[in-house]
Amino acid sequence: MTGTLKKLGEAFYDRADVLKIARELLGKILVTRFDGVYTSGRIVETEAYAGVGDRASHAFGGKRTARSEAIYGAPGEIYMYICYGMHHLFNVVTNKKDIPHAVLIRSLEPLQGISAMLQRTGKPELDYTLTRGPGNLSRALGLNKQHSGGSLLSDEIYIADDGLKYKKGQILVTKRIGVESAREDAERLYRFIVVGNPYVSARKS
DNA sequence: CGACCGATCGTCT
DNA sequence: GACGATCGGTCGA
Repeated sequence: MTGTLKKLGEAFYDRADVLKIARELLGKILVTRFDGVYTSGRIVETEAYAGVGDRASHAFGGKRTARSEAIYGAPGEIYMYICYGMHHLFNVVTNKKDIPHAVLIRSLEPLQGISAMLQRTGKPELDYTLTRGPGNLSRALGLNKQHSGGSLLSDEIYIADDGLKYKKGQILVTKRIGVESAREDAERLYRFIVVGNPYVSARKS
């Protein structure tokens, strides 16, 4: 911890520039507290999903389905869905309600509650796979699709700022992962990573 | 290291 | 009936 934890408020999420938000989320701390079990990690990898014009987004073309309804929620809400039948991916909803912007949190550096994370994931000891990758971090923090539609302004799940800021040279911008079918939008530089951090998912741009 | 592959199932066509 | 905003393992160079 660098300083006092300060929970991000609605104003952080209620902004139109989803790329800026995705970048600013690097270094922030994602916290969950379920049944008194406190787990947290520092965000080191994010991806922006830029709404109805973004072929990689579940909201492309204004499509609304039962699964993706939460991506249209109010700023500071949570959009989670199951990927490949087994992984629960965690997204932060940004911009006004009904404007379906979202930031996928792809990797964390574990901070607190590591023993609880090991228990949830069934891993024997702390290593880079504990919270690297969107499926892995959700399991470690106890997040699942039940939390879709929930709020990051709550005390159960929230994102906090402890004052840490990465300098420009510490942040690398790349293409997003796993969105090849999004045609020209697959080329967009919407992924933000902390350079050299071992918890960033290991793939090239 | 890169390429590939199987697991696994909810969601949408 | 097909397809993923993944993961961890294997195989070959």
